[in-house]
Amino acid sequence: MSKRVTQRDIARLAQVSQATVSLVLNATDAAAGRIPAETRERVNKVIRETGYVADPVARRMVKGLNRILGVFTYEPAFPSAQADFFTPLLLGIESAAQELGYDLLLLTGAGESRKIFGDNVRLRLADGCLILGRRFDPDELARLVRGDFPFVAVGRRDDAGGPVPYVGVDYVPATAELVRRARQFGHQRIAYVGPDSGAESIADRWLGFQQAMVGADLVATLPGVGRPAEEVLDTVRRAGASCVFFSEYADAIGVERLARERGLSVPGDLSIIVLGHHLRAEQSATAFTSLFIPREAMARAATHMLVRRVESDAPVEQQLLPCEPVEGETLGPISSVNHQAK
Amino acid sequence: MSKRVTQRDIARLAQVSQATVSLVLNATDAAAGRIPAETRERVNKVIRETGYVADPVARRMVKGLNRILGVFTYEPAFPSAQADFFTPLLLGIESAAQELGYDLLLLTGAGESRKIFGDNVRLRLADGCLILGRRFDPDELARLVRGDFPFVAVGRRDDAGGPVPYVGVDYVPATAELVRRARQFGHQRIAYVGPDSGAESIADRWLGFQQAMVGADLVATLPGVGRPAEEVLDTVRRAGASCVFFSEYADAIGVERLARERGLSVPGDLSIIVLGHHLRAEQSATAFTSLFIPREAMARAATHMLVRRVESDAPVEQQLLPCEPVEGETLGPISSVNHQAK
DNA sequence: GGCGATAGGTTATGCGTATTAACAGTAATA
DNA sequence: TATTACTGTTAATACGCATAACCTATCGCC
Repeated sequence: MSKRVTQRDIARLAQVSQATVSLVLNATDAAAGRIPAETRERVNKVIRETGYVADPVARRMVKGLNRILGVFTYEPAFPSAQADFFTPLLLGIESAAQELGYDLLLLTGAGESRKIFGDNVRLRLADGCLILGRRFDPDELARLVRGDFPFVAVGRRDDAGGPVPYVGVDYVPATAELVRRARQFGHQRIAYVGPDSGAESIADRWLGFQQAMVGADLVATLPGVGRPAEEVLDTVRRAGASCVFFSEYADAIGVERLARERGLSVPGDLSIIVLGHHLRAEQSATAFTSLFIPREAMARAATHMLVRRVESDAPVEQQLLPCEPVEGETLGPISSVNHQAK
Repeated sequence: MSKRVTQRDIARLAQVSQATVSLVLNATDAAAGRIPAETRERVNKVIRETGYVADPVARRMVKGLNRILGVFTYEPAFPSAQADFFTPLLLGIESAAQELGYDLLLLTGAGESRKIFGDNVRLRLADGCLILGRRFDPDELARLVRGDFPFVAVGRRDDAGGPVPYVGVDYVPATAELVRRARQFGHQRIAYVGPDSGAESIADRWLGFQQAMVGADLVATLPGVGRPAEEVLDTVRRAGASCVFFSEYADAIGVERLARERGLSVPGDLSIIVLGHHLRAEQSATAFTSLFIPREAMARAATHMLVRRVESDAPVEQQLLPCEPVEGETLGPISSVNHQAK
């Protein structure tokens, strides 16, 4: 734990004052003329020899900025169960941060419960922060909104005592578009598997679904995720649905496999549409009709927005990225054979 | 950018001095008795009302420590091409850091070339740092060794002007063990595909391989990775090898598939052993005989070692984790039929 | 020679916190 | 009554850096 080299040490070695060392280091074009080349070289020589680097902490004390972005995740970021969700986000954040010259402070949420405001809030070491996660603590969000600490949520968030700055994905029209396509294929009796509330992204899907269902028959809804495939398929078939929307990819995989096992044709007898992908799931060979969620682009945009807020104190922005349907092979017309059989 | 709440503000509101506020906050058992409950409550009330949190930067100025660990990667950490390599490491680091109450500072290497010592070295914001990556810059490593900044390398590293603290994997005996098993199955003519030098982890595999090959015939070596499967298979067969060691999983996959296409039996005609897994590869259905590399455990151990060094100025440690062979299904005796045919 | 201007620095100060030495005030003791 | 001991609080200081304010020669110019 030998002491670090400081500007004072450099100053002593170069026979100048600490202030001069600082001036040499921060040689902006304006102040550059102040220090003659000879002195500057002498100081720089000592700096090179000692390998001195300015302590960013002290720097921050003075300047107020650090070129560090905090990344707060409400769930651990790396465990493989979440990998499909977080990895593209982190990838986008990392690359954008690198472009912009920022480092990332990953907040581990030290201890059991992940909270932004704890005893040891090291968050403020960063100039601003990105918040990721499925579920947000509403109280903390409100507190952030109230406070003056720049942050941007990745994913749309409802107001929390004020508008929340975010970059999200516009699920509503994207989901509605998928419903429209289904109906163009003649589907009239449609089922929905997945929660209809909770996180905004989930609620938005449900909202878009409902909007476009006007005039069609919602014959069954199975809230929640992770239900047994048998239960889902039985319920859906009994209700006479020809098309099912799944909010979670993992659920769709199981039901699709079971359907095929039972001799049903997908999409001949049953069309399947997938709206999201959170849980790590076995890879299915089937290309589901679904949504392409631009997670990486979302994270990149959020990072840029945060930097805008940090650097120029920009006002709260809210940005929604469009979300393209993925054609896939699980949506099609009801096959006439089975249609008649029925 | 409204001004932050500081201890001075708290002090003013609570009618005490800034020092008192600090004492209340850092109420160690010793100093706790000094402040009577009545005053303490008054201060705490104001703190609660204002939502004050101590500025970690200023705190660090005084204490010198931050409870932050830097993570430096020589390559971007998240791009999916590297995901198989970095993700388990980051997972281990994150969980260990969380247990120990540290946050992580991900150094993006701002700019083009990733260097530890640049103009804007924000590394020192951390109390210490973990270094990941396939290839290390030897000069920088030597500089780190010489310096006083605590760091631990993930993966064994050769001395760089002094012993490098690391947690690595003991490839030498593990690789040797695999060779031994191959020879027990009667393999005498063996080939090696992959580099024999470069990163320590690669060199170690080669070393363990050579050690255990004494008395056997090394009939072919193909340095490098990413060669066409045809070239590899042809060379190996022409040399009359009955067993091939691959240093890279991705290479083995291609050759194994080609071998089967050509009607060869694996392991009947050719045994295949895989020593490492760096590149992202298509998943193969084949369970290769290989090594289980405890990447997550390695990262966890490295994190703990770093914290030891940070907190108690512990001496340089070097730790090698054992590495277990994975049975797999690509190593077996030479099938007598083909053996005779040949 | 007296004046201001300029080059080439230096001193002083503050950022927000932790910590220690010091200082009043009161109670206990001699 | 004078001294000591303790209690509760504060002023002072340091951490490393950036920067504003301030010196001191030296030079140019009338």
